[in-house]
Amino acid sequence: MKLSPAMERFILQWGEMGSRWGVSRSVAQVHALLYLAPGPIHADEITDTLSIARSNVSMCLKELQGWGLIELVHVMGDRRDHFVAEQDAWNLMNLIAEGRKQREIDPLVATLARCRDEAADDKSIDPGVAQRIAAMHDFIVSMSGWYDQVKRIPRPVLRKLMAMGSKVARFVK
Amino acid sequence: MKLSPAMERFILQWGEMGSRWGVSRSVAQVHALLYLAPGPIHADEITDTLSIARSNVSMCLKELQGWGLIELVHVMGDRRDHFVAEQDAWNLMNLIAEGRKQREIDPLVATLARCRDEAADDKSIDPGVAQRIAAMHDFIVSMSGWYDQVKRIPRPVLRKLMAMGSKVARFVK
DNA sequence: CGGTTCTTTCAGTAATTTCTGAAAGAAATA
DNA sequence: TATTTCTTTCAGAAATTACTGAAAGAACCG
Repeated sequence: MKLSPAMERFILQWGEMGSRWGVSRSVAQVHALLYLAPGPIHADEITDTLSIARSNVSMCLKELQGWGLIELVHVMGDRRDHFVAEQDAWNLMNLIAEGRKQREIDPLVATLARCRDEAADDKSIDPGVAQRIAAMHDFIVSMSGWYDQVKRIPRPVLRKLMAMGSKVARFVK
Repeated sequence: MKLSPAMERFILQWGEMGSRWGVSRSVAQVHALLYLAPGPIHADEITDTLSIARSNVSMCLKELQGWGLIELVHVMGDRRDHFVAEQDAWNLMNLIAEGRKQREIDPLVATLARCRDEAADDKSIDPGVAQRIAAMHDFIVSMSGWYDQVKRIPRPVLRKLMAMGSKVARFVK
């Protein structure tokens, strides 16, 4: 695919962003390309467009499928696998948030709970230390629970709540 | 400092978490140690406790100061610099969010705006592509603006709002 | 079935990031 | 001012992560 300057800049920036957040640059670039692409594209086209190895494209596609960010589709009369990306930014964010929560936050919470329990049992530990471990655990559990609640709010309602910004504070006294 | 098993586990896990989110493992470990520490500690103590090079500790401390996560303090009768970490998890999250917004989100938005304008001027670009670039830009601007609003809500109010979870949706009709 | 097309795996290489140790710098002390 | 103590810098080493190319695997086709 021929990339216009705007598309190229978008893809490079998306790759850069990914690598700052712990996602490999090429995974993020493949994702950006699929997000922008006007229709389903196949692996060889990604290889040519981004100048990365075919095998690497295969790995990136697999990872993106694992996150639910892209979907494998078939194009009539073409035997090759094609891919399309989730086009809605809000869904995109949810998928990423959900994935990171499951892969990173949930195990973190489990370990923190274990630390907290170990600290509680350990007579030699400073009480303040035990208290801080518990505080961090509780904070993350509370953020995590809040997210679980919020993600169930219907999209239009959420949009309105967001548009209210800090005005939601009015409803608390 | 002698680390109890709970502290050690906490620090290792924190380091692991950091490295998954684009923060170097030792920066995150130093932060965890300072978060747990019952009082101000100096660089040599960090070196000994975490078994990393003195010079590396110096770099990590500098970075953490840059994020506002730790503070340099002095201990009476000791010429060495000592450090303490922000102890409140909520403040911690704000500092991280603020830092990442400034360093990563704001430049991202600037680039996306540029892509959007380039795409708008480019006659040869697919209209759908231009539209998706704009949509992503707008989404991130809107999330970012929401964050700017929310961070101004007083802590106790925010706590109540969070405790309400999805019940905040009631206020929208 | 043999041939063709497309996809995946994986060992090795390349690139990047992180960390170290030596040396210089800075600040206090005598 | 010389000496000691503490901190920082930075070039290179080490470790980690990402990527490639060759080969195997899978699916289809005639």
